[in-house]
Amino acid sequence: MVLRMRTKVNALPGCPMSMCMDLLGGLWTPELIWSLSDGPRRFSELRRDIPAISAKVLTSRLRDLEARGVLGRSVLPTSPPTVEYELTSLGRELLPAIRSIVEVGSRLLLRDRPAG
Amino acid sequence: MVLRMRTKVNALPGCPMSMCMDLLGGLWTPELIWSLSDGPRRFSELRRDIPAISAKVLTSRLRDLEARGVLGRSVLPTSPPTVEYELTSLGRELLPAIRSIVEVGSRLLLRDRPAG
DNA sequence: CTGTATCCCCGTGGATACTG
DNA sequence: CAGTATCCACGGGGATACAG
Repeated sequence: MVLRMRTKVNALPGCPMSMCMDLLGGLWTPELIWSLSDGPRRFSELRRDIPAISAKVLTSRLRDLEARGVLGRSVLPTSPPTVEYELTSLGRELLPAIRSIVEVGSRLLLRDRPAG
Repeated sequence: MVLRMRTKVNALPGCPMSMCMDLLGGLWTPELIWSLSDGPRRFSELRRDIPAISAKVLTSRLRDLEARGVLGRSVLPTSPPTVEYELTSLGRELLPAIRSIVEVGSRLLLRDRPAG
């Protein structure tokens, strides 16, 4: 049921396209950022948003995007621990690109199934 | 000198995002489509546009995108053979997403180097 | 709940040599 | 010019088990 498509994107370093694709290019990265666009979300919520993602990859993406300044991580002093992730202003700058991708995809869906 | 960044993108099948990312997600795919946005280009021109791409991968992308209806291939009856690739209407529908990616990337570049 | 550590698979791309 | 064929290495991701 899970589509295991593997793709890779690349771009010349220092050019506009790679600036953006370097941030969006990881497995599940666009979905992850998209899930955070509505506001802060917790680890387990993200897993539910994207059921096909493994804990390992989710952690990996989260750490990576945090290191790149795309999202912030805050640990709430509860028991058991609660961790919230939310987009930074840098992360929010990526949303127009993702939105455009979704829009184009929607148009392609209509194209494929004009009557469906 | 060549950046060998490897990334993978994924998306749930049948959703708008994957409709678009399935088409953009391959290594060098956005650059390739972007190179074709100005008009038809030949194999060797594409290699010059994207020096870091290998012939194998370029061929692979070209065949794949042709099969998906993103671009068309025409062999001109010259000697030696001339082959031209150009975006189809489907391929042109992807351009807004790529343009948005480039715009966001440009903004990120300015953000990183506000003074140049 | 929020992760980390380990092992292993295998897809994907590079290099090289060759072809019509 | 425009590819194809072959071999190989790499490294990312899945599964599983474990931890604070």
